[in-house]
Amino acid sequence: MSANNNYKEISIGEFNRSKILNAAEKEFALHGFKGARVQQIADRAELPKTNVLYYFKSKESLYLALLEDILRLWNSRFDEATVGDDPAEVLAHYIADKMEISRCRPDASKMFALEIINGAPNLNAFFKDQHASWMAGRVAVIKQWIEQGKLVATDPYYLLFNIWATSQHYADFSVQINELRGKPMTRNDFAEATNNLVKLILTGCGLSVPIEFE
Amino acid sequence: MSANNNYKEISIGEFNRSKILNAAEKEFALHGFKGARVQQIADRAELPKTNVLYYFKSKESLYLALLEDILRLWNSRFDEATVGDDPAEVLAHYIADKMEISRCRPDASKMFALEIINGAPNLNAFFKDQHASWMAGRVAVIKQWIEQGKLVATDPYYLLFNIWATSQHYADFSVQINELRGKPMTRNDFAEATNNLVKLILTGCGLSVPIEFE
DNA sequence: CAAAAACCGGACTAAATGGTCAGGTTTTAC
DNA sequence: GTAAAACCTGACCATTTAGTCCGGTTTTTG
Repeated sequence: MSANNNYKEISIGEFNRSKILNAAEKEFALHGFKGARVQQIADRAELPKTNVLYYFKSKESLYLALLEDILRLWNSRFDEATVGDDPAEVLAHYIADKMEISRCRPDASKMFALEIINGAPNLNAFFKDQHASWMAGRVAVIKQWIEQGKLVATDPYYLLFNIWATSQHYADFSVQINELRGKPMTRNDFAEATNNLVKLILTGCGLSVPIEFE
Repeated sequence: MSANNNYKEISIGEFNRSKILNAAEKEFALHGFKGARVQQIADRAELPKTNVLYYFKSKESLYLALLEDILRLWNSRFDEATVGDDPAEVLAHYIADKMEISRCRPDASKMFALEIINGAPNLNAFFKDQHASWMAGRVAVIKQWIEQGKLVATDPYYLLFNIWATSQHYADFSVQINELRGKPMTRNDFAEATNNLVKLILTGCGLSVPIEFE
């Protein structure tokens, strides 16, 4: 087997590393950093524990590798929005992006939630600064929208918090949601919940809902 | 000292039990069941570890005692609302009640969140049934409101999920919120956030906001 | 094909952890 | 005042845990 065959070449190392990352995401999402067990990560990855520690030198470095991956998920089109854009379009797509993460990467969302609930001990100063300046930029744009009368006066912080809260809830609290609904959320249910949420937030902000979310 | 003095009589046992429960709530809220350490609970309560295990026979029984307490917090006036009530009033107060819990009992909220994220392994069938039937009742009332035209057509499940998500977010994600706002939420900030949230949700449902939340 | 690099995994270790025990002191009840 | 009940805690134990070690096998590279 060499590089020029039909299937994407993937080394044993890459393959195992990815099995470990997947297993670890699940375990950390269930039990948090302190509660997760290396042995259980190994079991879930179907590898001996020593092998996990061969690829990642410690439980902590495995956790940090995952966390870094997850933070990249947060990027979205909203990052580059400016006052010239249509707030209804931008916010609707931002909400939809967030819902899509909850649907496709619920464990990533849960892991992040646990990290925050834990007091964010592994989010370093660099990330916090970056996050804070992202926030400042987004808040500024929202304020400009309000000044231009494109948006009803509302606190930009609370608006963003509410968007995060509702969209992430579908991942973090999926167990409760499924229990109460009596059935798991399908792709269609997610589409419905997304439209519902877009409508709630946009209407709540005095915006009209883009047709694609009706 | 006897029962007839000025200060409320409280036995050593009651006093220590409560110190332990407070300390444990904090630790479980930070690290979840598996991640929390009995020694750290003891340290936080300023008692030797053996003393903690004197009052609660195991880490698990301490956890369960707390969880039971916390589930009682969920009771609210909304539980008894009927189709005859005004949805705007009822929902606004329900949201305000939830926000009040996030302000006063953030660790209880976090502990519950961790339990759910963990897959709710300690919520027994009895509680789940009770919760499901509460939900069914509330969904029915909301549907009646919609039928009577008191409320715009919306999915009652998603509506409740959104209320929980947003209100609990202020407790569960307080670390992120404080980091981004640059300062902790004061009582006044909570009042503001509550009014903001009531406005968002009620407006989103086509209801007008009761004056007390303006 | 040969050497180097990458990979594998059983046996082990040191530390941490939940929990027990037993002998004490303090508080309560009569 | 005294006996019972409640409370306290240092010493200890069995188990679990993250992480190491090291002799092997497999894969890659030239």
